[in-house]
Amino acid sequence: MNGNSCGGDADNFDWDTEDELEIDNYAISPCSEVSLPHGKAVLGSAEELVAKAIEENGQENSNLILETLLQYSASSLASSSNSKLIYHFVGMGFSEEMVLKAVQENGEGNTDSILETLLTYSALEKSASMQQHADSSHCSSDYEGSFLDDFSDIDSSSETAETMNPDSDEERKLLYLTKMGYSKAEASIAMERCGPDSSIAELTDFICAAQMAKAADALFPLEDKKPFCNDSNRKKRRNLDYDLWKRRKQMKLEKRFLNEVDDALHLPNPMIGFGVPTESDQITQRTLPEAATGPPYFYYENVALAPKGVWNTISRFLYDVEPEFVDSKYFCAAARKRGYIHNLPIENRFPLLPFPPRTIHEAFPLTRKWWPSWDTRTKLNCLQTCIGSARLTERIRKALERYDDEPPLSVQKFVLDECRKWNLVWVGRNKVAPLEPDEVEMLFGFPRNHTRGGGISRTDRYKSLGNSFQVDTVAYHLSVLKDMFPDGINLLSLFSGIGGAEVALHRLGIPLKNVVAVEKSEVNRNIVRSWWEQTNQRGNLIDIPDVQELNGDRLEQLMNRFGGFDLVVGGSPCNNLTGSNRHHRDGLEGKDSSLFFDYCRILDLVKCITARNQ
DNA sequence: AAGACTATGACATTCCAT
DNA sequence: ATGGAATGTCATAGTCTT
Repeated sequence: MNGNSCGGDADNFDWDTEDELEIDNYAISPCSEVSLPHGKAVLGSAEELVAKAIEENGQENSNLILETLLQYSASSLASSSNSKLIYHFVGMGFSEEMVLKAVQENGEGNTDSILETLLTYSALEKSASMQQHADSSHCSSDYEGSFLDDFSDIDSSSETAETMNPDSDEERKLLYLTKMGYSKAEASIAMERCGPDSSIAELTDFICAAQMAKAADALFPLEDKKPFCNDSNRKKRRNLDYDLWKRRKQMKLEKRFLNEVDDALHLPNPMIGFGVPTESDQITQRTLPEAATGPPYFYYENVALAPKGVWNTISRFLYDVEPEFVDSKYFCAAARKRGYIHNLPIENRFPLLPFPPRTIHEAFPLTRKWWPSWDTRTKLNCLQTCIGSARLTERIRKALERYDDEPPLSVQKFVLDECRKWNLVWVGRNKVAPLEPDEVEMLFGFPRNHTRGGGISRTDRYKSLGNSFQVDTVAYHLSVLKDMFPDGINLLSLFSGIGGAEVALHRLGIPLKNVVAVEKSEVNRNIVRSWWEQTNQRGNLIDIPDVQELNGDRLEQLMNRFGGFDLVVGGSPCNNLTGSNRHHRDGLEGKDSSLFFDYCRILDLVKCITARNQ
């Protein structure tokens, strides 16, 4: 990467095609047998690209949206030859005729301007057809009809655009929008929501986004949850995927409409969820929403301190179950603030024994000798995927060596800040050090050397551990299963990592009958496989590298073989949610964290198949 | 080529004095 | 209540070393 790539030089950015793939998953892949995209279905996919771009950039910035679309186009073209050019654009939903014309105008080389031309064409076409529509009948179309449904308080009575006197800026815009073919009601709403200073581009963006959300509704009206469980054909499953996509879209829009008033969720203090073994405050009763009740039981985990609104979204997708926020500092010597959404009973939980060490001194007795009195830490902070550098510990040593006795407060503060930031412990006079991987294993409740050997680098050990569950915490929540499943359970473990859930269940003494573990990293799969063999498990361990592989067919096949899953566990990637990520803290829509929606998809499927088989 | 190493903020929440 | 300071965060990208 060149050194001056900061600022607006986005052209050098290596655009990943993930986003496009993601759209495919929601819109196209369910009917992936189709060899050539035709007609309406494909038109939808072009709209979805636009919707996706709007989602990424916000409706306010039409330039950015266009840029994103160009990037999509560029990235998907990157590896294709010119002969695929036409196919590519036809695949995006433009008519062949239109594409040929655009290619002719711009030349084959310039895909950016081809796309731009195409977008112009279709915008013109769209506004022409909408004009027709507006002229004929106003409220009969699905688009407008349902669009208005949400704003029935808006006066949509008279069509006064022609007689209006465009004195004010506002009236001028209104007139302009109605001339473009939008209804007066749509235009008024958009202007109200986007504010008085909004540009025409922003206003049209807004209206388009609202229309698309409604279009999805019109295409796939909400069915009862049950019907698509009745038969398992592809069409139904496709609806499920669409449903999911649509729900996401609506969430986004709703959020905008409600002006982000959904901050009702705040983290509890102390962060003990429904209760921890060491504190007296306990909640033993809760009522789950009906849609949330099992089978199967499910257990979802992610970072507590996610960007605003993320936990509301997660909760809503998981049947409106209230998250349980727990800090693992109540279970071990390191903090770990996490949110858990599950439908498990919360009575009669019990902890793993023996209790793990709960202070730094208990966990690392040898450090006590060197621990200065002015370092008052008793718990470590959250263990992450990276460790403090040798240069830092050297700086600390040099800063301290200059003083025979206690260093001045300013030096103490510097040292303490760094120790807290990097979880350093005292291993000698003036000498601090990061934790060793096996020390992290111990703090997290894994067996010693769980991640060691077998071709795993030290860096990878830290990384895998840093992304894992704290076993004692999770085991406490899962402990209620022990009496329910004395003969063992069938577990579906998504994003299983180094097997935190499996280890927790094993340590609880719950036999593992069949475990399907989905984990992308080969290193992690090896760790779990190796643990499985070392602990002489009697059951079957099936590992799957990619969540995408777990479609309805595969699930059905697996579930028929085992008789269904009793528990679905998953902690989806947090790297786009955590504050430690300086680069891509994109929220739930981020490249990795959006895999949360795969958790939902798969859980929904398991629920449906389970219900049908009963 | 793989692994080790290092520098790199932003942001939400909590704390605390006013 | 409120505003500013303090605190803390399942990370990434570039570079160096082996």
